[in-house]
Amino acid sequence: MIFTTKAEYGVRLMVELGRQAKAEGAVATSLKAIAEAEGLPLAYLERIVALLRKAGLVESTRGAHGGYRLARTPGQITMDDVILALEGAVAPMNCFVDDTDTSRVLCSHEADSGRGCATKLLWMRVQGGVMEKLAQTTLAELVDFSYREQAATLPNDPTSRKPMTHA
Amino acid sequence: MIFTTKAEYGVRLMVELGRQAKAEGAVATSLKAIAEAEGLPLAYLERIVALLRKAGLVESTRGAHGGYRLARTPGQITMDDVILALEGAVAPMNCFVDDTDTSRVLCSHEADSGRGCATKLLWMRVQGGVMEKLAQTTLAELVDFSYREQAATLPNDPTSRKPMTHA
DNA sequence: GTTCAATCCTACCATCGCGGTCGGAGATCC
DNA sequence: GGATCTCCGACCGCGATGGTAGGATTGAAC
Repeated sequence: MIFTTKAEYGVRLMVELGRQAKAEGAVATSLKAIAEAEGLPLAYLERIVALLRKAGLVESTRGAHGGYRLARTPGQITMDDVILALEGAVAPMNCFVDDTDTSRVLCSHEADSGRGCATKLLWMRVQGGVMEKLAQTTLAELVDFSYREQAATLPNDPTSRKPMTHA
Repeated sequence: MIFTTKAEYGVRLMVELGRQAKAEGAVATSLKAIAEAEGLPLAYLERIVALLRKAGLVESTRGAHGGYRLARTPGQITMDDVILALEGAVAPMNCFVDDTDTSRVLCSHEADSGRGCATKLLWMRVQGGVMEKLAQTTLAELVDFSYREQAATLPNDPTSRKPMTHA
């Protein structure tokens, strides 16, 4: 598994905020509303949104009628920033700590075995592939995609579609 | 973390077999020798190599002087096969089970919330990026890379290399 | 100014997969 | 027969993940 549910829930939360941004301008959306709409645990979402706020991706207003809104427009938010805020560095492997100061990727096994880390090349390529895709994808794309998905699945699926009118 | 140590150890094991293939022709290499050379636990390697054998990537001969060798030449082995054998399907997310029979990627949250899975687009792109890089990389490249790394890290001390004594 | 709704923050906890071990049974060569 | 070596299944500690509990703080509405 590449990502944990932190990424899943966090991205989903960002998409929801992106929807709200388009719909209601500058009004803040409460976490409770998002949690109910997406069927996610509120308390857990609180911790996740804190990561996004610290990264400057969302802004918050406290108190009654408070909530969260995007700090930038969805088109200006790329997913590498989002994932980085949520998951920390995206590394293919534990030993793959990219040391920014030394700019050397060193593997713990490198010291043990006499030979260099044979897998380093592969992990670097994979990581590059992931980061590339993340950087290419904007939140706006995901928001649009969520509308299209909704339109595509709703009409032809009368069986299991629950309306989001919980509570 | 994208991959577990199964992938790390497994790839490393394949590289080692690739080295031996170039060096000694058709002689089988014992796991013990590889475990010692790479500083990896033998018992754990046994379970890992079993995955590679079941996938038809390595062949084994039992009994004394037995061991493992590559089923194909390093140039014919791409890393997507290797990783697939080791880790199972490379999925970005738990809910991302690509149903081969329905060929539909469905997310458990999709049923709950009225809307489609907003993150599906992102995960598909990321997975595509990973698989692309894996498929582009051959074992031969990693073997070559390991030689270059070895030469780079130990320029003037070829004797410190732990010889792979066949015990 | 009380109340209520919301963000914020810290601590806590259970489950589960990962990494690793152990013991033993079957091959095979000397 | 003994020495290796592959094979297989069971077992296990640990840490991260996912989730919960409780409360402090802020601010709008009444």
